[in-house]
Amino acid sequence: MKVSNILYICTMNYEEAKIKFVSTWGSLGTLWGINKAMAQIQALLFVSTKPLSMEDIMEQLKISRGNTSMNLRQLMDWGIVTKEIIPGERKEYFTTEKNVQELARTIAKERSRREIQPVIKVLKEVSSIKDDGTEKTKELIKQTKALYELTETADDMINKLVNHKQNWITKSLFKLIK
Amino acid sequence: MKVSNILYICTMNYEEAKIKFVSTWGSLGTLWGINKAMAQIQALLFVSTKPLSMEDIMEQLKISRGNTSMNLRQLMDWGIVTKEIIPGERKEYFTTEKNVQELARTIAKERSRREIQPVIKVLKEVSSIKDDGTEKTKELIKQTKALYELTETADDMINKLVNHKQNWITKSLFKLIK
DNA sequence: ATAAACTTTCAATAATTATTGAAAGTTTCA
DNA sequence: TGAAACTTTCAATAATTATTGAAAGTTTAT
Repeated sequence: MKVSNILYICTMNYEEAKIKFVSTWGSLGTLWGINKAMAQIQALLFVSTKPLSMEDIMEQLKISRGNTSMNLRQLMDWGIVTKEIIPGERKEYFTTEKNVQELARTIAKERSRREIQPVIKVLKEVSSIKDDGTEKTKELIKQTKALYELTETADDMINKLVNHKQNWITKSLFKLIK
Repeated sequence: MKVSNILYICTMNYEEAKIKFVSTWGSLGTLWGINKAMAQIQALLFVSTKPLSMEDIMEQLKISRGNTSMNLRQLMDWGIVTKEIIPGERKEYFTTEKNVQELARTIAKERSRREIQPVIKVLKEVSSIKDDGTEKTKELIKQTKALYELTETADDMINKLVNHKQNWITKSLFKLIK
């Protein structure tokens, strides 16, 4: 690590740190097929001490009203952001799940449902074609079946890990696996 | 499931099944931040009984020479595709890792290195800012620290699962977790 | 050394995906 | 009821990302 970086870290203040966190989370999202604004809105809510209005979000992230509205809806569809009604206020306010374990659980469940399950379905279909005895058909069946099994097992595993309500960040569980 | 789909599945032949597999794997790639051509090339090699040349890949996927070349290089950078030299042949031939466990291991390791580690670094930096006593700073530190711990643990866990050379698709491991 | 058989590179272009902003829609309050 | 305060929608546009294809580069064989 360069000395300049170390100095920078040591002098990072609240605003800088927050911006760094939100923007990094945003690019991570992009890398994982989640759009930047969506990831940034979630990040912003995640470190906010109180619910934020659409105005707040628009202003802090410098994004349009439409963009904010659409991405908040998506986050609500994913089940990780909720509307908060503040008595006496006309505006809508938003919060995200603050518990990282719960957050991970929800995301894993949704991704499984939206992305993994459809693939598992196709793998099952493809691996179930009639074996006509040719080498290439045998290979297709064999390989897609292996992929099917791996995908299903990995999916099950992630869901089990993540559904394990009790703190799954435990040394004991590690020991069993390692 | 609609009746028409059932009929389709039942009558899927080798070519149809292969196309369905390759294109599904391609869209899955897109969804996960991997480009379509790259995912499709890997899928094609994965079910092929013999190494394929650039011509073969171009023809089967209907993509350009440049695209094929660039994506093959990326797959080689990821370590999941290798050049095969066939004696007496001038052309280069390519194969992918055929063992799903090994494939998963390599992908997990690379994704961790490329994507998870940099995020862990930022989370560590941000969660290490000086606590100035304000509520918002305390929240930023608390939440990014929680995310840091979760991310690191999840990353460790995946690597351990996946590095577990012995068949990690075992009923016994499941029992321990569930 | 050179020509044929290949592969790589990269600027141009196409395709896809995200974002804007204003009009339309909704809710609340007087 | 109506108008103010808000949110949603969506066609247009911008930004990003993938793809092409031809020129440049490389390797091999004679």
